[in-house]
Amino acid sequence: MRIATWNVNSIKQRIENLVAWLSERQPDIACLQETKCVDEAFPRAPLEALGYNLAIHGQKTFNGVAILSKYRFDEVILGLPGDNRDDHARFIEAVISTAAGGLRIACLYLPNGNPVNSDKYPFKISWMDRLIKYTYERLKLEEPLVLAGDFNVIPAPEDVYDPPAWIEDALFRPQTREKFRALVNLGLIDAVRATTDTASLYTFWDYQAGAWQKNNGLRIDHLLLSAQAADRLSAAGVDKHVRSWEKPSDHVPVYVDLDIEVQR
DNA sequence: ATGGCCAATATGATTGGA
Repeated sequence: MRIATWNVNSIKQRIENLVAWLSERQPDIACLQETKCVDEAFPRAPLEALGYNLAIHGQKTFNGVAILSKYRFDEVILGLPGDNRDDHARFIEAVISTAAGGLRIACLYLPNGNPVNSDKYPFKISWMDRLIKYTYERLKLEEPLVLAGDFNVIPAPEDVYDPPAWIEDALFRPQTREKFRALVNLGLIDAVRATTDTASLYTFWDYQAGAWQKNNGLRIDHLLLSAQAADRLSAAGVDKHVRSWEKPSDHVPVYVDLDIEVQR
């Protein structure tokens, strides 16, 4: 079972690259963020042609998340609980039946939070608090759980090309990393970090200032696994080469392989 | 963290992104 996450930065602009990458990497489940597309306009056909079921939660202009799955969804839940005033399409959750019981996938697009002196930063922090509470509740189920997405969090200095330059940024400032640690410390494993200690495994390079050419990247897209999922972790990786394709997203896909059989 | 971008909107300018 291969599970991947990719912030595509517009599903309409990225559909050709997405189809090419799905054909190449062959994920069973792919979590997408920043689809920037209302559900009625989502390009379903080319993805269904590859054999994927779709769970989508979009909105006009911004945000938008989706889960593609080769397996049938038992359940799909839209939105992160905890704030009725939050109308951003940033969270979608799906359950799939496996031989080991329910496999739960949460696809998330955590708020950026910049600039930090605006109301965007408290929104990010409260969103992280809600994610912590959600995860705390879900972990009680003691099932394989994967939190997959664009967390907009640089977990550690080795995950950014120039740590001092980023210390005040919403993605890296101490309070942000503290919240991320609180999340992970509930009992989650960072799949990429569990399989390698290589620095500079970036998942994002800004379109600006020649960031890609200079390898000025960030590691902000993550797959966090519950113990029941981590016990079955066999591999993790970052598809860096996708950033060099024509018309790239500024993020690249990240994936994990779990030894989980699915009931057809 | 900026020299340099990209996407969405009815836009020829602004907002959001990271």
